[in-house]
Amino acid sequence: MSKRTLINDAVQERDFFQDVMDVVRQVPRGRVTSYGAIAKYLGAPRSARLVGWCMNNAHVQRPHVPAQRVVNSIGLLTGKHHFATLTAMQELLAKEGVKVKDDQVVDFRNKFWDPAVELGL
DNA sequence: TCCATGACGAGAT
DNA sequence: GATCTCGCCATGG
Repeated sequence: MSKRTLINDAVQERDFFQDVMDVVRQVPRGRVTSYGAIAKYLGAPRSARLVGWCMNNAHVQRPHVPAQRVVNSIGLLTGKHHFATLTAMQELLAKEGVKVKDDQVVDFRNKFWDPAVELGL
């Protein structure tokens, strides 16, 4: 982090970072969402990449953030390299009832959870 | 300041 | 579908 930390920056009325964490925490077990969906829900449809950047700090958040439920737009577990082990993300999902094959969520479109729809926009 | 990089996405071919 | 390219925003050298 730098002097202008995102986590404690109170300048913004509601941190984009905190918003991301909140949305991710609301993803129900057995469901997954995408970086782009979160970005869109927060009013920054072109900032999916920023959401991914925020996730770099997800693992140190309290309470815990279920980062394993966030994948890219086609259901690929692109963030698994940031977990303790390469299989941690997949195992966590499997434990919640989300099957993963070749780093890809099985039946992704059916398990997709869109905050803009589920939480209302 | 400029440039490369990154848990991304959408559109074009 | 598979690839490529470009736009996105923040960070670090």
